[in-house]
Amino acid sequence: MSTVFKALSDPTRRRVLELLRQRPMSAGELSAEFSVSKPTMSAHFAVLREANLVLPEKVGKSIIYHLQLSVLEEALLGFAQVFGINLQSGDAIPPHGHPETERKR
Amino acid sequence: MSTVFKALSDPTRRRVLELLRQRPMSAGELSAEFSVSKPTMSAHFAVLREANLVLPEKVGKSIIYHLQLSVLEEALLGFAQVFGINLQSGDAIPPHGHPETERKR
DNA sequence: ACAATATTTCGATATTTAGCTAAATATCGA
DNA sequence: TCGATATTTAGCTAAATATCGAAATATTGT
Repeated sequence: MSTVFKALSDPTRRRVLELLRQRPMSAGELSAEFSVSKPTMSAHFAVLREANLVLPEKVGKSIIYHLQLSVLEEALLGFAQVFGINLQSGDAIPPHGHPETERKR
Repeated sequence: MSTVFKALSDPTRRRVLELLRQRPMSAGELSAEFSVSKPTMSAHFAVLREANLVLPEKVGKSIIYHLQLSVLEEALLGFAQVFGINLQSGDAIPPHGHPETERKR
């Protein structure tokens, strides 16, 4: 859980996930989208791998990264449910209701 | 966005939010639930305030923290929607569909 | 085997973060 | 105003993170 949120806390890594949503891409392809060095990107990939948000596939000289959408989904789902957040309606189940501020019905 | 995920990346802070889901609580009350010093907790509160995930209310000697569920909700909602994640059904809209792995229909 | 390509690992540095104790600030009640 | 209580700020250390250039590793094509 912490590893997923830690991974998501960096804008570069969030953007990587967003790019991978469109199609799997190699490390080099992804690196080309950013203005940081390849070793730095490699470190970001390692964080994403650690959180199981991406899966590397060796293809020839390249490593193709695949988004693991289900992992992202389950992390968000699990967390949101603790807070009664329903991301469909955009509404949360009221926590408990403060008697003082509760509306009459 | 980054500030929210950064705030959520620490287990102590996630637990604070979870406690505040039940009812607003003072800094001292919250601190009592954890085995770290009060100044350390104060720093965690500052991170949560910075992300607007909690709102401080001065009441006498105490500061009562209120969960800003709507902020958490909108951050999660906004992020999930980029990925087509519907946290209700727990299912995502397929990103694009790999021809090779796509099932016949 | 060699050269080229793709990616990661290594080693260094700079920044950030989490944690502590001690001190400062603010508020209340006597 | 004084003393007690609640919280934050200041100053610090240790650990984690982000970044780089250079070197190492793996793979392909000649």
